[in-house]
Amino acid sequence: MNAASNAAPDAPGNGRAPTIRDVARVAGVSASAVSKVLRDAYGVSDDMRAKVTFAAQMLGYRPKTAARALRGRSYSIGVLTPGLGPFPTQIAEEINRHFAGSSYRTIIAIYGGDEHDETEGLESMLDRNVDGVILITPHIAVERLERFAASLPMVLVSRNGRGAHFDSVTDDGFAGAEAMVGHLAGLGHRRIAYISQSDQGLEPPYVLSSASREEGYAHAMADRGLAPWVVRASYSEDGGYGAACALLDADEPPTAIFAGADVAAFGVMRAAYERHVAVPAELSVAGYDNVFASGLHGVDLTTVDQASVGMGDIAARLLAERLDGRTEPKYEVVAPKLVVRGTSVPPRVE
Amino acid sequence: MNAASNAAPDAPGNGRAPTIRDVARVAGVSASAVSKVLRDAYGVSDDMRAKVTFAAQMLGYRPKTAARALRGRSYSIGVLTPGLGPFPTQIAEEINRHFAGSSYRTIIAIYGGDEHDETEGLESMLDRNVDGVILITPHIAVERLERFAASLPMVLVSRNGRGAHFDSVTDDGFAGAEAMVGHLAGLGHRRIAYISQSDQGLEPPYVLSSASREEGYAHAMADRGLAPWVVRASYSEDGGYGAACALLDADEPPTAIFAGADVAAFGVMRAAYERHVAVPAELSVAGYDNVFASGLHGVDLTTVDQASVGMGDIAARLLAERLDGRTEPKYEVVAPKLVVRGTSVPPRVE
DNA sequence: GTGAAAGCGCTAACAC
DNA sequence: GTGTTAGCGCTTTCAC
Repeated sequence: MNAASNAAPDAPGNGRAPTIRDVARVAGVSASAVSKVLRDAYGVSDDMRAKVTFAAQMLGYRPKTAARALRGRSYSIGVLTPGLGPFPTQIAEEINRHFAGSSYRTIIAIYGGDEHDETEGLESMLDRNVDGVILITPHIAVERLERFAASLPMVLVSRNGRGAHFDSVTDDGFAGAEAMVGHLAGLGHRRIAYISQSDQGLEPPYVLSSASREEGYAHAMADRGLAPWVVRASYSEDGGYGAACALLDADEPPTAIFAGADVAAFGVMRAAYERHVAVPAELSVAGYDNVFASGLHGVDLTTVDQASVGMGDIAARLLAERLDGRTEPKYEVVAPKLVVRGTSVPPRVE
Repeated sequence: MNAASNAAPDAPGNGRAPTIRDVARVAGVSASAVSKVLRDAYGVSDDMRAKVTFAAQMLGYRPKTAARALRGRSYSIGVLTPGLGPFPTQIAEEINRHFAGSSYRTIIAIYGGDEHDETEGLESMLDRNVDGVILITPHIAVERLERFAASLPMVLVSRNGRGAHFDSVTDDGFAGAEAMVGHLAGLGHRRIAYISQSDQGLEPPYVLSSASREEGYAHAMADRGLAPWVVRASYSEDGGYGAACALLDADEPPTAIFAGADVAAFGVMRAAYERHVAVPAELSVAGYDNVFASGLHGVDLTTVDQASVGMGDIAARLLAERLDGRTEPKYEVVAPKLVVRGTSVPPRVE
């Protein structure tokens, strides 16, 4: 038989799950002693530890999180994400991996898109007594975040601006977009359009990293004496498709389209294909995020990589530090890097 | 100002969060009365309901899940997934959407790959008192699943075999693979290789849907008098790449490669590209799952669609029924459908 | 170093 | 219909 060896026996024995009192009875000690051993609290003899550990093992005892949470910690950390797209998914997996070996468990909840929904998500994590929370691309106003963070360890991912009570980790969207414009302009493009997400209504400097990309684009264009050309769309395949259609129908269409997210760039490519505009010969396309699909042969999208630098690892480390008692805020900015692939080439001479 | 309107006021007032007793005091009633109103329990007057609702609203009261869980339900349902790949992600999002309007909250935990790790994940959900659990492609032995399911509403996704205490929803992997072989053979292919995942060690009929794909392939090949040609690899881009390399190095390489997962098919395409084997002219490629990237222009992979039929919705509905008291097991099998795209064409005449 | 007692916030009997 | 009481399983003073 190939049954996996596992410490706790399968059978709960009688009916209900064993409690700390059952362990205490078997070990011949008090319940509070068991509690102390289980939490590595100070002041237990080696003998006591051995007896309790043995009894717990024998009974297949597992502490109830709900009961612990009522007095102490829940040993759960919450990850809030607006969805399970490629970027948040990578972050979440890194966080999960980081805490996997610890006594904390990671629970992921999907909430977002707007402040109201995300606030509900955050409160629902609080209801569940999480010991800390990591928010991916949060749209919540900074004052409200500060209020929550005052009593709950919190780390933000992909949002700019230094917090008083929370930590942040974000990529330098401004620099990433600048680098892409530099690349495209260096190839000789002058009509470089940018597809941006609709305004999030967040007050500077606490904008999402994706918003600072637009600033980087505008700045880089102005630097080179080029006219910025921004069109707004949601960051989805359809959003990119619609924006590209509008762009390509212009009298003088752009020679390069830079989408603020890879997934929107995919829509751009579909629009170009349908209109018989050859990519990259007639139109260069670039994205941002370097999602898995972008690297696929056949897609081969020029983009900016922010995820692979391990923002999830950093976020997890920051939260772990807070769980250990740190209270001064930290703000970490990681450098994105340009990934030049096949969809960007010099424009055709006109 | 554009602050979102939200029911509960922001400020907790004084220090700690309001409890049911605070609400009771403000409303001028007893704590148990408040509890009843909050849970829509039987036997409360309209007047009482109004007073309590008002007081709760005013105080921004939110029930503590930990405390509720200690006595009754936790209003949390757990989703266990081996990772956040395209398929489980879609399932999880559907489940999340399904419960979003209810009083239940969905929490996702990543565990898996082997029985030991997944069992730990399942127990950790139990520790957290979830009211029900949905397991995506679980590798846990059926006896153990039954034992857990005896006291916890449980739904399995993508695993074959009817349970006594749990529900299942799975696609008909056998039929899906058969259909693909039919398509490929219909085009004229005779040397059709199949890339399968390593054996999971699960006892029939309780195998993962992906395992029944291999049976479907073998059956369909035999039906047509063709020799099955199976190579094992992990379902990843690298796994598919390695398997394809071995296949393409054969004296008489296959004219079509059918990978049991799209992501492996991507690796096949990379291997073909590196060896200057033209797809589809010299090699047809097919996958299974119809993930987002497969539909991208530039990838255009022929595949089998199982996810879009809403297995997540079905799983959520099944769990909701159990939460409402159903105990007879249900087993739902959804029909996969062939998606013919650009990577499959007739073989070159030899 | 160890145990007894109180209580976290809520729900579930049971009286009234 | 409403309030009182007890207690879920654990942690935490505080005696000893």
